[in-house]
Amino acid sequence: MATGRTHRPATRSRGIPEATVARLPLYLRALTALSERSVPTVSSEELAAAAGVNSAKLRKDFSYLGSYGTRGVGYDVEYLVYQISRELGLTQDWPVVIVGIGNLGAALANYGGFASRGFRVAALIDADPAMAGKPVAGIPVQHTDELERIIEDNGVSIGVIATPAGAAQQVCDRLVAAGVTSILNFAPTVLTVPDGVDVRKVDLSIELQILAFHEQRKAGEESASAAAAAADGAVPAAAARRTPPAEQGPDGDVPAVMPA
Amino acid sequence: MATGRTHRPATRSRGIPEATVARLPLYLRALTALSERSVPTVSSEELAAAAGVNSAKLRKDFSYLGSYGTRGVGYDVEYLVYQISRELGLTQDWPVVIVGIGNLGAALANYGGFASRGFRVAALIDADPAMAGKPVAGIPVQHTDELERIIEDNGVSIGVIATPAGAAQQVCDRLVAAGVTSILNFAPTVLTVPDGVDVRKVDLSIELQILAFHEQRKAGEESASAAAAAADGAVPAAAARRTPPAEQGPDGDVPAVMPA
DNA sequence: GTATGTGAAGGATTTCACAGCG
DNA sequence: CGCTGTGAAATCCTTCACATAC
Repeated sequence: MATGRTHRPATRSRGIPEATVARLPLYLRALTALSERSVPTVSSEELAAAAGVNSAKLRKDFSYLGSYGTRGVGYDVEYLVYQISRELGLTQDWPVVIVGIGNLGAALANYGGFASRGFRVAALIDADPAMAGKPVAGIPVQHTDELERIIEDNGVSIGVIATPAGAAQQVCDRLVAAGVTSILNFAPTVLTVPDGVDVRKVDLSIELQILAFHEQRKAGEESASAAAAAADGAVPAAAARRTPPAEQGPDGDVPAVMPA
Repeated sequence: MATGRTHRPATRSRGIPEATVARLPLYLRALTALSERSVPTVSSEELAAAAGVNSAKLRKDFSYLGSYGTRGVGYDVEYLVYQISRELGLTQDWPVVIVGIGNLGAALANYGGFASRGFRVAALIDADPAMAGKPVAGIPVQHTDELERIIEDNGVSIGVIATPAGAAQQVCDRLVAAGVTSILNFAPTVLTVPDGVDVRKVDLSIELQILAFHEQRKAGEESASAAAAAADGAVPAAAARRTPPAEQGPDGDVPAVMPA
């Protein structure tokens, strides 16, 4: 069943590598902070430190966008903010719907990062009739029955799924059928979508499990290098040495955003 | 300041590549579902479909764990569940604390994925004195003052930060000083941590921005290939063709989990 | 002099394709 | 004969190191 299809390059988008795209938001955030402090220019070194990456990577990333820096000086903060925003498509306004207004959905609705730039919560949708009309984050919750109408009326192309796992695929199908082409999935399920629809997922338990793997490895090394310290129930001693920012979690993302 | 340090290989953990580690939880989830349906064995093809990856990748991933399959037959579901659980360190119990019990923190506390396997919410911590004692998800919230004591008493090595961005670094510092060596950060900030501490981050606005990038690109291609359709405010028409599972969001993670 | 921009080198990850075992 | 396990090829990503421009 089509596993060994010729398979398009999938990654790389009009020249900009996926790994770079995944870091642009980080740079943008650091730049926005600088902009608010009225800092006029930054060097790759400084900006890289603020974003938690190394400077060579940052320069390479920016080189895909064009030559926006000045040699011997650095980058103009405002100009870069604009260029990255434009590249990410944040100069336009993206209406998003959140489906599933439980604790998580409510948290997402209240999250300030939406309004920050480019995104607007167009509607909150929940299957529970008792929730209908109740305002969350100042927006009245609407019933799932309205889903298709809401999508179309608002021209929504990005949907956030925060439902229980069992409902996610069904919600996803309806979103896609109504015209949504990008989905952010918080439900712990693999979603099946048509060609041309992007899915990204955020999954607490996966992240925890990855941490547990490394945590276990640390414990193992401890008793290996330090010649079997206190046996099992040992409380890991806090390390002491400080170190500069350094890379972090799911940056170095190679998401394959599945243009399937 | 020390960006160009010699820098250890960073990735690859005792032979298992980071990219593989990031997928093990996906396989585990798919296998658990099969186990619950009492399916005795699966082929790499079937399991790959369920996990949303391709079968060659899955086989390669499993090859790092050892030879747990049977040629001509497939993999024993129960056995694989056990092996992956063990590899991920889920056969032991990891107490975690959640700091910042707002909407998001409450959502995380209520999330069933914790109890599922290996993780246990040892404590909920919040800076608001008014929250102290109030039960969330059946667990009483404790005040930040208690943080160090809680970490030590419970031997907590994994902390979840769900505070506002402004408080995250400070909370992080205290967690680390108290002995936490793995942090899952939901606050939109880059955390600075000492050597030996792992940080992973989950960031809604970054995910949305990545989706927006691809969404914008789709719109551009539309008017490029389909010879300039309706100009700007065009509501994207829903695609039609169905396709099999296919890769998804932040799987193909290359997280660099910063053993810094 | 200083910091960007970038070929080239070096790693890591994915995919191929098939040998080899049940 | 079917499906796993894996060298080898192909890709993608990161890092180096320096020419280049201000």
